[in-house]
Amino acid sequence: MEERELADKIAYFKRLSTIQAEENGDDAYDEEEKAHRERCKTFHNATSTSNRAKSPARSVTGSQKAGTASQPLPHPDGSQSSDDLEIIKVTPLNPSSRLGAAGIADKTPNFDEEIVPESAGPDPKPAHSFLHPLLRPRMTRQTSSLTLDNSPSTSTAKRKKQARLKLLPENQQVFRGLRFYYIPNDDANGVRAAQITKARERGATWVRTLKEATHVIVDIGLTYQDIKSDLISDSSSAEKVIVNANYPIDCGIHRVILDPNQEKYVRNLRVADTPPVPSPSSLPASAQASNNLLEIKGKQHKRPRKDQESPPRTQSDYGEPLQNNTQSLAPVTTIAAASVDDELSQYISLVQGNSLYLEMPLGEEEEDSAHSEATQDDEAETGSESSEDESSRKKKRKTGDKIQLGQEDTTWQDNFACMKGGTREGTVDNPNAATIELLQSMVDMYEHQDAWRCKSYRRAITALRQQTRKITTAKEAMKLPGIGKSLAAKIEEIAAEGRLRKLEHAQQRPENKILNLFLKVYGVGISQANKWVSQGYRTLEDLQEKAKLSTNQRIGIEHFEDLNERIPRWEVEALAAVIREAAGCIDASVEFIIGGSYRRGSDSSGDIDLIITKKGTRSPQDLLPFLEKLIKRLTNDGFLTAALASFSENTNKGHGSKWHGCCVLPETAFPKDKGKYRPIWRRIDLLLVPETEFGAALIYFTGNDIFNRSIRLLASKKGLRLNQRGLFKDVLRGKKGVTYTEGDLLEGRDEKRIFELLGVKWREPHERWC
DNA sequence: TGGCAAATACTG
DNA sequence: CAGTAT
DNA sequence: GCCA
Repeated sequence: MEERELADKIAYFKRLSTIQAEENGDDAYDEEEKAHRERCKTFHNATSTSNRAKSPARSVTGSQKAGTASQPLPHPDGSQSSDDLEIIKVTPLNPSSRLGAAGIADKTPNFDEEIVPESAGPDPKPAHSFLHPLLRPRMTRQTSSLTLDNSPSTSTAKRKKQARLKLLPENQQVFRGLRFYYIPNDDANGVRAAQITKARERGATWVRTLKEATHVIVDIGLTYQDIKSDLISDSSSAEKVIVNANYPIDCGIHRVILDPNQEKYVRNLRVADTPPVPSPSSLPASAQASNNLLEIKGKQHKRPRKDQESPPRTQSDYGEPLQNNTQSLAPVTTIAAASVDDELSQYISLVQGNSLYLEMPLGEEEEDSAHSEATQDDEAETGSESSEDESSRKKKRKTGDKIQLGQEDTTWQDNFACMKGGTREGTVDNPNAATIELLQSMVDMYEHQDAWRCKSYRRAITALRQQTRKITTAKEAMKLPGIGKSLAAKIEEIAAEGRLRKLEHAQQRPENKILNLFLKVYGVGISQANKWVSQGYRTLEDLQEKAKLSTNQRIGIEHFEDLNERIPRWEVEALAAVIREAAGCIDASVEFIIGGSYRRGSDSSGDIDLIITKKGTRSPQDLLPFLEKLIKRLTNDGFLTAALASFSENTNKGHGSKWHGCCVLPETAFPKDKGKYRPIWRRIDLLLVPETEFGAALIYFTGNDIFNRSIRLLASKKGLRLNQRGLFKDVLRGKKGVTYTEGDLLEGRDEKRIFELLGVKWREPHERWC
């Protein structure tokens, strides 16, 4: 995104270190501290972008997904349908995908005689007459043993080493006694297969006919239209619980039967519901709504969204199911919808490294949450334009906080604590503030050097921040999630001595300072910086004179100070206005949205992310000619001062085009009330986004990082995939392992729709500071 | 001991 | 392809 | 760095 998070510090740092790198070490350090302190308040949750090796991670993910999808369930060595055959062929070749699949379905890939002879609920009377002959014996066996096989097709197959269903511990079998019918009702799709397995592990029975079912689980993305025909075939369907696939997932996550009537589970699945089809001819209204500022060209298309938030009632009426009565079926308590509604928050906590189980004095916790609540309100006050759902949601949160989930105690009090990238402080009054600060310094030091270590420190900081008492001993510290031996010792040291020797030592070392200096040059990463340090270069001047630099690095050094300075909000706007004006002369129908921290409401940004889009575009390429013209023009104007990364027709296959460079605000655009004009080079990214991907891109380029990771994680937990192009229903790799679909696009153009499909409530951009 | 988010794009 | 960036 |  942007977030040259060290920016503030850098501002100080650079001035000193550039000139007096080695002497005055102490002073420099003090400055640094001061700056850091500043920054701490500003962004107390720095986002770090770690450039680690991507391939390993990627492959893991890939295999996991593939695994989930393809093989866990049907694993017959038998030979019924061609479908099975295909699947089987792949499986043995790909051990990693086995693991992955198991990992998703459950962490313990336990096979073989693992059958738990569960004795659960009512026996579904299989309607044998409806079944394919092959299935019958199977069904019979299943019903008697109550351990259903996952796949009809495996029925007659005598598997030698078949991954059998392993039921979870009883207390997790929230679906016990329930009978699920899926639409579509097969496990051909790996994601669904995994979902089915999961549901079964939690006690559900997968039934073949609608008739037997207590619950109808509809694939994400399907609407009432799609399922209508299935439903009318069974007269009793009106009494069944009809929910989308998010429902069992959420129940699983929370280990409790949730209210199935929540809007997010039934959206578009009821007769009255009209599937929200984002009008292809207009940009999503949500985009407009959230970018009120950039409307240079009138609001050409204003489509009042009626469907973007559920009517207030649906959120709170969990007491009175409209459709039928789940409670009677459910052996488990139904809990208030509100308590789990902010599911995304939980994922954020997760990604931040906080466990969902948090030990903490209860009374104080309330204070805490009340406090953060207040913060949130403040923010919402100023920054939000949507009114009613906003406030109703907040109310819900309030009540939600008190509710205890089974054994899980949700802790989202901190989720909004770190708003506004500029001003508010969240750490000041914290008893562990001092500790946090020193640890934060450690983070700063390791940044770019050891991303994982950084992450650990950050996680520790988050944990500390949530405490209401000062942690003084290692023993105490160790109890916190994410704090191990080493960190605990450091925490104790800080508490006892008020300082951290290791930190001071490291900070004193000139190589470190130099390294960190070099790392702040655009285009320089850890690798290059290390080389230079070991080659004996000590200052930026050294580099300029002696080192061999890439073009970008040269720019990075020449404009070191400018590029490391933060951009005040007004200037971001002014810069964007310049571009808009130029663009208006080229193609007036192109639209611009400023993303990044700006969109989240920050007072200042590290760079400018300008999303460029236009109605009717289906690929970034559609915008390329425009961008070329625009760039040429702006370059001639002297507005764009450097190109750091542009596009080259050839390299650029497939999607996504962007342009990275620098710009300066022309004096003519400089507001007089801002003092004296001084041209400062700014980093700017121009991002081409077709209308069809606009919503996904908006999410991606709005961030912040943690938020993005959380929401993507959430997506993947639901068997979906979210990236900058859209939300996809995951599909696995096909036969040869090579052919793999990337999944069906569920939604790409409408930001809010993506939230909906994910089953999480909408968050305004300014609520995405995590 | 390996893993920790992930996907893309550009440079050299 | 490695490195860097977003 | 932590954790499984």
